Amino acid sequence: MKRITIKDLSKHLNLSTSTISRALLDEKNINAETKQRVLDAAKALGYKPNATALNLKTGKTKSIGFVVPEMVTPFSAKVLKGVQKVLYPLGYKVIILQSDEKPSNERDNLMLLERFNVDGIIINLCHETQNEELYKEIIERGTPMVFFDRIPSKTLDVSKVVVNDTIKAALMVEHLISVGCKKIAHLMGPSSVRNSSDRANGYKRILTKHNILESQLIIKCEGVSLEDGKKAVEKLLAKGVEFDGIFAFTDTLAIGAMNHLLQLNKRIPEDVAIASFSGTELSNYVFPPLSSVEQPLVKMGKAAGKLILEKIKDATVADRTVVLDAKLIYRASTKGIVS
Amino acid sequence: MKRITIKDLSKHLNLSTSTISRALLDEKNINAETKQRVLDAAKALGYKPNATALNLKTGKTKSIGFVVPEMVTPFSAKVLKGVQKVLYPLGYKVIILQSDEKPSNERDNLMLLERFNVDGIIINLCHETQNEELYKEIIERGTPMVFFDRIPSKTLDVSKVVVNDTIKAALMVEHLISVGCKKIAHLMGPSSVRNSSDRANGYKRILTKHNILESQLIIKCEGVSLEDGKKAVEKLLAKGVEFDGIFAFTDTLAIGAMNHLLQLNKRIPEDVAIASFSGTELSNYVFPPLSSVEQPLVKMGKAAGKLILEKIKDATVADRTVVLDAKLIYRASTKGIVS
DNA sequence: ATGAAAGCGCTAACAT
DNA sequence: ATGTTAGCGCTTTCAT
Repeated sequence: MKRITIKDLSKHLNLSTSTISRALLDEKNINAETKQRVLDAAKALGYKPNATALNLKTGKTKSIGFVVPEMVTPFSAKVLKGVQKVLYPLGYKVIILQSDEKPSNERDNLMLLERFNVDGIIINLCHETQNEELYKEIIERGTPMVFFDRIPSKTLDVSKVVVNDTIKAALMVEHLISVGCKKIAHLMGPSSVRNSSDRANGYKRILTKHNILESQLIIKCEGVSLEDGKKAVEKLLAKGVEFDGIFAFTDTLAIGAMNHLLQLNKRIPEDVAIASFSGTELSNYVFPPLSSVEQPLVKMGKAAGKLILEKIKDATVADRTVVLDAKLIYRASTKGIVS
Repeated sequence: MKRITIKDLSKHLNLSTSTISRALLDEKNINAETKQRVLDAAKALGYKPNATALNLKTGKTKSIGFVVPEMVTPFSAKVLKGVQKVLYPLGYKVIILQSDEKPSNERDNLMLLERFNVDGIIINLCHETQNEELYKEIIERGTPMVFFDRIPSKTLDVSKVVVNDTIKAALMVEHLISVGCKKIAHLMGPSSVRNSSDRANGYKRILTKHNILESQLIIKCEGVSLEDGKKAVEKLLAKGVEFDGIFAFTDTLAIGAMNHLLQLNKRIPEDVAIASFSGTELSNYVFPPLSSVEQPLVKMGKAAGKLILEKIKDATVADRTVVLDAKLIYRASTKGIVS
């Protein structure tokens, strides 16, 4: 069951290992016939190249790390698909690690990847992360990083892929207004996540424009779980804030809010219309299906993959920010409630 | 930005590379003081071992492949958590690949992993997979495999982790009966998946026992998507089959069915009680929350991780089957509808 | 307790 | 067009 190496082939064919090697990859400097003989023998004996050996030579592992805060929602999975689409054809492996929204896990994951010698790291941050110092160190030590979705604060200049959050949030809130909502609450994401304020700003801009912004309509959530969405609704109710529409930072928050409202016998969208920001299947998994700003997640992954390849090829290329365009999808949760 | 190697350390300290190596790992055959000096220098210069080099020596890559049919539901993510819990502390990397329910992708993924020289493969099959021959070849070529959830047919003897499907399915159907259901439909999984018939058998056993089994109550689904669940309900309705309960092969099928029923203004659970087989968050994401047989997914991953470690350590150990116990969780979708 | 040297599988100068 | 050799970073005999 021992693995066949080029040495075995060389013995078998009475050729030097370098000839074997050349036959296996060189186009020229190799006799066509010899090449064929080698190829045939390789197939016959079941030769498989040993990636490890090559790695040792090149100093590259041909693998990149993919770190995500969670894998419970399909968000990361979709981005991953894009990443793989770009990297697999080039022979890269993708090592996936999840941080469970814990900055300490994120730290461990990054250090693990550095130990593994990955050629690059693509990462979506935990909220509440405080590892900016570490990112900087890793990049300085020579492992390129690309960020997507949740990116580090402005002070750290890096390559990243994001979506035009503010404007799309604004458009979705406009939609809520267009279907008849007068009092739109916003379930705002954790303040530790950059997107939170971007999306909140889009929301505020529109409500201000229509002169219906009230500070108590905005609920800051601690996380983005269903539970957080439920809690937000409870807070609104406890404060006696009236609302006929909800714009949520993520689909999970929206779903948590919606399920709680359904529990209280509210009708969606008749009593409360709900819209969110997302891009995953989840908005279709619930009833009624959620209107949402769909982020082009697969594209996001592809963009991240390309950015990291750039960096791997030439560590000195300037950092770039790719801004992708999100799409508004209207579903039953906001359907024509105009009275 | 060049990486520090033991050679650098050896030069720096005027010691041979072998002494450095020993200091870094040997317990004995090394002067305590020398050892300390090496360790200090390693830290000071920022030495990180190069895993690749070691791999080349040992022939092991210290990485295992994890192949799943999909990552849209949190199913795989939870199992993965268990796998990582077992493997990370031992320094193993986990390379995750998804097959998108396409046997041809599954093939590609497996061949990719073989090329990557992974030390072992943990896999959950696609439905409709026809790659049994390939599994056999891979195992014979020396890469151990462990299967979980969707396992190969009886003819291929392998190490695997499963759940006591039949008995738990039976118990869940008993529950449906106990809350008042008289006509329980079964959304059966694709026949290409072993579990399908196991769970269906549990269902049949109970309906037979209560003498309420009717063949037209069983709908064979082509896949396990929401859409498949919806189609199944449509079929039942089209055939004019009356039903007041549904037992679904997976939570996705159940959710697809439920959403469609809600669309038709049916009340859950009053008109139709619904239960499923699962183990993911999804059953809690919907409204009303779904009663379901919760598989111990993290445990499943841990078991798979342990099995693969066994195989890696000693390729000749006998194949084992680990059967885990699933738990019945009753939620609102089946709550007390007894009239 | 330490050093010298071989070797893991492969590629790429450098011969020939 | 083919062969020889060195070397990637590390561990591990085998000497000393």
